[in-house]
Amino acid sequence: MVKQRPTIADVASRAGVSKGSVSFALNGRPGLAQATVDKILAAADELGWRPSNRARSLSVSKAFALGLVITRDPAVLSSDPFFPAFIAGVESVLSTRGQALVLQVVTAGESEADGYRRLAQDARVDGVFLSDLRHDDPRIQLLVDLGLPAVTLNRPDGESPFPAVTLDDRPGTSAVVQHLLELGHTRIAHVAGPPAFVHATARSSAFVATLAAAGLKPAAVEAGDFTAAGGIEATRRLLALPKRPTAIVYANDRMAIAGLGAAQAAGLTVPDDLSIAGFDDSELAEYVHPGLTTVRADPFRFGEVAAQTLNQLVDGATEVPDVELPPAQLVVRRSTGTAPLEET
Amino acid sequence: MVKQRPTIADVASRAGVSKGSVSFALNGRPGLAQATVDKILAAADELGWRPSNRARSLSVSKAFALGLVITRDPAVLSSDPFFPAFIAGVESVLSTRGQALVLQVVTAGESEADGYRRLAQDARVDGVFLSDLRHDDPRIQLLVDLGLPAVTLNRPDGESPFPAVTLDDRPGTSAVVQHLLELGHTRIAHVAGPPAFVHATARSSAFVATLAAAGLKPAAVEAGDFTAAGGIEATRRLLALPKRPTAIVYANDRMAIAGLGAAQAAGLTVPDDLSIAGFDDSELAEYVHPGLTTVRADPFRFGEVAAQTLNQLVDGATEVPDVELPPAQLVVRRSTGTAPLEET
DNA sequence: TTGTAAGCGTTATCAA
DNA sequence: TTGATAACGCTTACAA
Repeated sequence: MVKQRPTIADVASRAGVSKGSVSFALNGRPGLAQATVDKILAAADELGWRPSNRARSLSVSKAFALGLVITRDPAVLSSDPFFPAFIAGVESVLSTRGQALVLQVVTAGESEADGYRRLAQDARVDGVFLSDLRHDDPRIQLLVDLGLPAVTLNRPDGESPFPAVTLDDRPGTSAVVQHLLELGHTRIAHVAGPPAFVHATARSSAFVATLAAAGLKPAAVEAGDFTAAGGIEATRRLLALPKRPTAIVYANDRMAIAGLGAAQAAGLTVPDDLSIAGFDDSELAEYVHPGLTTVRADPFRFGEVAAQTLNQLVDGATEVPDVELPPAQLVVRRSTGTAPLEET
Repeated sequence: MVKQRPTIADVASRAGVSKGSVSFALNGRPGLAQATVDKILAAADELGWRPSNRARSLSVSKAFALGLVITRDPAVLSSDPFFPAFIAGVESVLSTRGQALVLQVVTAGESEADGYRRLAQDARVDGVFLSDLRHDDPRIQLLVDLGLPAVTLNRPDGESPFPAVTLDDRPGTSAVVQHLLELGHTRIAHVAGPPAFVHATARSSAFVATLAAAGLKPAAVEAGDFTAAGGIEATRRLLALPKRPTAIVYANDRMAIAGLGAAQAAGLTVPDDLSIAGFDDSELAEYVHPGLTTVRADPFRFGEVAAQTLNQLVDGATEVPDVELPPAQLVVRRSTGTAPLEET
């Protein structure tokens, strides 16, 4: 009753050739008469033959899958606008090659390294994406030791044998600061991401540098953690400063939206009393009130390019070049406005 | 240079036994002398042997992986608070069993069915999660045809051979409505999800039923699509009604937060002029201003239970019971307040 | 140009 | 209680 799926042997016998020839024909390898190739392909088609990943995997020692490890920590995982779109981009490449994406979510009490180790020990994937890069990221050496090909999302600061797909966060951050400067702000504060992250410090240093270029100093730089809760905390501290900033630049939208709420809860009007800007252009940015001025990248494209780059490595390319993606673009909405008049 | 991973044959020769015995010992099967079992286990340990998923897969015709198909449609994927937590819950079960989670994101131009078909044809998984159930969901028959075990998230309305893990949306919705009734509201509107979804209609019918039990009719029921953009649209229509509702119940938080923004943009004060409630208790719900009254479920637990249930099926259990999860709980915040006085 | 056979690392069947 | 040996479905030398 259960229809067994046809194997290469079935195709062979139907086409009246050997298994070896079928394999050659199916993989489009030279050295077979065109007539027999046609015959084999026809037979395979009539039988509805599909290659067995399992058998191929065992035979050629490949998994035909790529891996992504993310932590279960809500700070990284929950409602982050990056991963869903990134994953969709990755899949758009994988689905055309018959590859699968294996997601490894690191649960409480484990380190992210455990996730990569599991993936490597189980030989579940042929390569992995290295996201949320840290300074002196220990995972790079780990992956080298595990012999697992990888592509890093953004460029690590230490030595790395892996190709990097990068999206420079600095122009976007600069554009936001520039925009605020043009609105007349001079007391601008920043709520940064955790300094362990490469992209967090890239944004905060660009923030500082852009102000410096205009001859200004930051009103303050608060450490956030990319979560809404952290955004609230940081915002409260900023609003309690003796000389309250007139504008706050957040390292992501979640903190910015939370900050917006905190400012409003404190009785401030945005942008009249305080301008607020985010980073990511997440879905809600456009729809909160007032709409959030932010910076928009293309995480789907990021996923596509990262998958293509990783696949070059997996396919055996020895020199895979880094790829630089176009920087994020400023999106001006209503949460930023002209600086309030100084009450002296 | 490259250290080959030890195989079962290596363990066998080191322990001085046959491959067959090693396999028995490693799988803890009866019929071996305790002494040899110990000897084999010791040898395996010294060699650092790990089972090869690939070989096992081919041999026993199992993938040791479960699959989840989600659409790339931003409406479902982006910034949905459910999936990340759900996936984390799933992983917490899979990681203890050496299973992997294969994510299949359906890209533009494909149907979700294509995703399941790919998973089945490539024999990538032993079972799948069926999420976002629709009325008369065609995927159920598809999975039956594909011979792919599944567990449905919530109970389908048609015939289904698969176990269901359910979380009744009605008590949560009723609690919200009840809360608003107690605050004196009588003109309460609803922004629903797409009627094709089982959970969307469960929520809207619970909304209507709870009002009816209090002798009231809905002020209006608008069709939303679970996205922020859709939430804005629906809210604008509601606010333009001749008799504006004094409270709006949204079928999820994203629409509610967008609706909050729309109301504020229209010059209304929440909750003085309008009460707003969501569904999900997403991260931002607590931090927008005013904090969003909503309803909280436990998607992590949902994932855990769904994975356990699916695994029973995968392990060959013939009668797997449905599991009912505790309903979502009302979380009262500042976005709901006493009904405004009627201006007659 | 094609067929044969070995191998990938397990599990499972049968003798011994 | 154990050891051979044959699958599983494919790739790939090596022969013919």
